[in-house]
Amino acid sequence: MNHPGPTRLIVDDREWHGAMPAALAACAAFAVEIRRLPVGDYCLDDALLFERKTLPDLAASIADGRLFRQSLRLLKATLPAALILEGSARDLASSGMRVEAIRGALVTVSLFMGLPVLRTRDAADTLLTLSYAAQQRRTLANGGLPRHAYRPRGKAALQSHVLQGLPGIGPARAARLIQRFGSVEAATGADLDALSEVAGIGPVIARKVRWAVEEPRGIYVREKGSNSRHSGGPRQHETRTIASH
Amino acid sequence: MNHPGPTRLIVDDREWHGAMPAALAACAAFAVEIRRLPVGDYCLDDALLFERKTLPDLAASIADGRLFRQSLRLLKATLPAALILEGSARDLASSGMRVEAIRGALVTVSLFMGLPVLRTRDAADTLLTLSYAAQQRRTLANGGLPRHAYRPRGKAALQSHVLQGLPGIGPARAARLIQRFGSVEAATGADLDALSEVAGIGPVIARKVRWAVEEPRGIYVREKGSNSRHSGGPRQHETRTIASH
DNA sequence: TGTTTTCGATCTTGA
DNA sequence: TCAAGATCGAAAACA
Repeated sequence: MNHPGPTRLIVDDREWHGAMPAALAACAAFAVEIRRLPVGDYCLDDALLFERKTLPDLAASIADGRLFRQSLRLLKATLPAALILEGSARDLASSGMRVEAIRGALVTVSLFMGLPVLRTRDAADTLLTLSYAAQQRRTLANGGLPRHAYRPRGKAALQSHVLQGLPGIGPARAARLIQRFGSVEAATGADLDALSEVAGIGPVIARKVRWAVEEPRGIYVREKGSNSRHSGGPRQHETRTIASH
Repeated sequence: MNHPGPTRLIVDDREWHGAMPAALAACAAFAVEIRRLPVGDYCLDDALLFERKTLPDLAASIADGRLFRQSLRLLKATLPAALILEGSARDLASSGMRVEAIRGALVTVSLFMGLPVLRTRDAADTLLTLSYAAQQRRTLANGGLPRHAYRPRGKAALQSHVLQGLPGIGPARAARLIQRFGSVEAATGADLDALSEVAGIGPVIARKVRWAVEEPRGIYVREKGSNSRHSGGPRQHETRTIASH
C-alpha cells in the first residue's frame, strides 16, 4: 500500500544529532517523525530501512566487529534494508584505519551478505538519496514499472542460518539447499532422493538430515509422497552419535 | 567449485583493453584466462561474476537503458554477481550527465534490484577488490555466515536447535513447536493458524516464522489496513507479497 | 497489564 | 591477543 502525501520518514532518536537535524529542516520532502527504531536509523514509508554511517563510524564498527552484527540485524528485518555510507575517504585520515580494511569489509557486507551499500557525500546528500529511494519505491509498488526479480536479500542469509542447524550442514551446503529448493520449508520437506541430488550432499548426509527433520516415532515409516525405499537399513536410533561433519 | 592454488580469473575478451591488461600484468594474484563470457566481464573461480563499468560507461548505459537490462542478466545468472563502478565523480564532467541521474540509477540497481555495487578508484583498485572477493569467497565457502560450531547431540536437542534458528524462536518456543508438531518438517510446514495455536506463539511470531520459511520472492509492501500507529510495536509490519513474475 | 521469552551487549575465561 | 561461552539486562510479544 502507498501512503498518500509526503514521504514519511522515521528517524531514530539516537540519530538525531550532528548535521542531520539542520539538513532535515532544510528539506521539505519528508514528514519527519523522531522515534526509537528497533533496528536501523531511518525508515521510509514503513517500507525501507536504512542504516547511516559516516566513514569514521564505519571504521569503528569494523574495528570492534559491530558492523557484522549490525548488518545481520538489518538483513533479518523483514523490510528491505540498505547501508548508507556518508563522507569521503579523506574523513578516514584520523581514524588510523587502513583503507584496505574498509574495502574488505564492504566487499563482505555488500557482496557476501547482500546488504546494499550506497555512498553519499554529506547529510544533505544522504537525504537526497533517501528521497530518491522513497520515490522509486512508490513507483515500483504501484506497478508503474515492470517489477523485476527483487530478492529480499537478507532472507537467504537467514534461511541459510536456519538450515545450518542441521547435522552435516554448514554454510556451503545450506546455500545450495536454498538454491535448489527455494525455501526452508521445501528443504526440510525434501525426501532422501531429492536431497542427494544436491551437489555436496550424498546419501550419508541426506540421511542425517532426514533423521533430524523427521518425526521421532520411526519404526513404521510413513513417508509422504515418496515411494522410494526407506533408508535401506534400520532406522537410526536416537542414541546414535551424529558426527558434526 | 573450489579451486586449489591461485585465483582463477576469466576476463571477457571485449574487456581486454584500456588500463586493464597492464594492471593485470602488474598483479600476480590471478591466473588469468581471456575468453568470451556469456554474461559479465570477470569471473572469479567460476563462482563470482562481475560487471565492470567506468563512470562514463555507466552514464552511457543509463542514457540508453542498457544498464537495466544488463543488471537483470547478471541477476539471472546462476552465479552471484556484482557491479563494479570504477572512477570518481570527476570523470563524469564531460559526459553531460547529471550526478542525480547516476544516483537514482544506483539506488534502483542496488536497492531495488538487489545487485551489489562496489566502487573502486581505478583499474588497479578494481583488481584489488576482485582479489579480496576471491579470498573471502574461499573463506566463507560461498555460503554466508557460519552458525555455531557447536551442535547438540541427541535428536530432541538437535531439533530444538534447528528451530532456534528461526526469528523469535528460542529454546522455550522451539520445545513447544516440537511438542505440538512432532518434527522439524511439520513445524516448518505449518501455516499461520497452526503456529498461532501453540502456546507462546502469537500472530507476530507466527508471521515472522512463516516469512523466514517461505520462498523469497517478491517486493514487500506494507498492507493497506494497518493505518494505526505501531508505536512500540514490532517493526514487522503486515506485509503482502507482490508477485514478481 | 503482567509475565514469559528472546535478543543484544558486556564481561569473562581459556586457548 | 583473540575467540568462544556464559551472564545480564532490556525490550518485545503473548495471554
